[in-house]
Amino acid sequence: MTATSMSVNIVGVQPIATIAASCPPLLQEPLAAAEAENLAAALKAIAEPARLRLLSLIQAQPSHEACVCHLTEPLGLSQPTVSHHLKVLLQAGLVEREQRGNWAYFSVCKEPLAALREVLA
Amino acid sequence: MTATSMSVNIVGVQPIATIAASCPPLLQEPLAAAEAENLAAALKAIAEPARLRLLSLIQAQPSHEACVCHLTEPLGLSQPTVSHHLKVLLQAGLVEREQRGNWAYFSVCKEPLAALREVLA
DNA sequence: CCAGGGTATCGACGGCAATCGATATGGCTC
DNA sequence: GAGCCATATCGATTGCCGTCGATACCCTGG
Repeated sequence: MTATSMSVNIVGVQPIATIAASCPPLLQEPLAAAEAENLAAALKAIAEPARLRLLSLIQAQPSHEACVCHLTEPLGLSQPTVSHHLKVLLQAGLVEREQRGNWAYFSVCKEPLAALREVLA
Repeated sequence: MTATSMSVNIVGVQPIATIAASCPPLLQEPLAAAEAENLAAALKAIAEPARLRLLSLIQAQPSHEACVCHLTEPLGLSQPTVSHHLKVLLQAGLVEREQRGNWAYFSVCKEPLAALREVLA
């Protein structure tokens, strides 16, 4: 794999917790241009129907975790598409990934969501 | 076709407060497809650097309001672009518009932001 | 009225992102 | 090692959105 093809899609993706921690509450003081871009990138990670449903579906499991094969059918999306969205959520720090055998189990991280809530204050 | 697909297209301009009120907290129960689309549309309204800065800049004014001509220069964007973003925020219910003479004064609505925060719980 | 300034809309362009099929990668079982 | 299953990546396509210049709209003052 070449570094170029990898880095293209990763541009602008930082863990949400980091971004939110570096931003003042939205209505407290004017956002700088760089802060606004980071915060917007963080919000874009969840501003997508499939990713919202992924977070919701994973958390709704009895064990609060799910593997890809359990998520494609309820979402009505192909396996590559689900994998793509999970990668975006993973890079944003919104989910954790744990490999167990052939299966990759994803679980929701609640802290970044709480951080985002605070920035919207 | 018909009113159904029409109303779907209008979903994107639905006030955030309405959308958030019709959604359960994200991690409480699985989001239906329609709920996820509505919520994503609401989040997209603020998942944009220029619009975040607009909210922040307007609120930062001493009178908590600003007209377009005061916003183009600090944002470094053209007047049509600023007007476009303000329209998006207006349709999302995130700002109010009051015409006074030649000038249109915009102010931030805090309730929709609070509603969004709750849905992220 | 008419002129001028503030704001909104239009049309076009460019870039990004969501989606899929095909395929590669990784890990288990026999 | 061979075959298989779950997942990740690749390449291509498509639709959406942010941006701008040009222009239309609206209000006020003369």
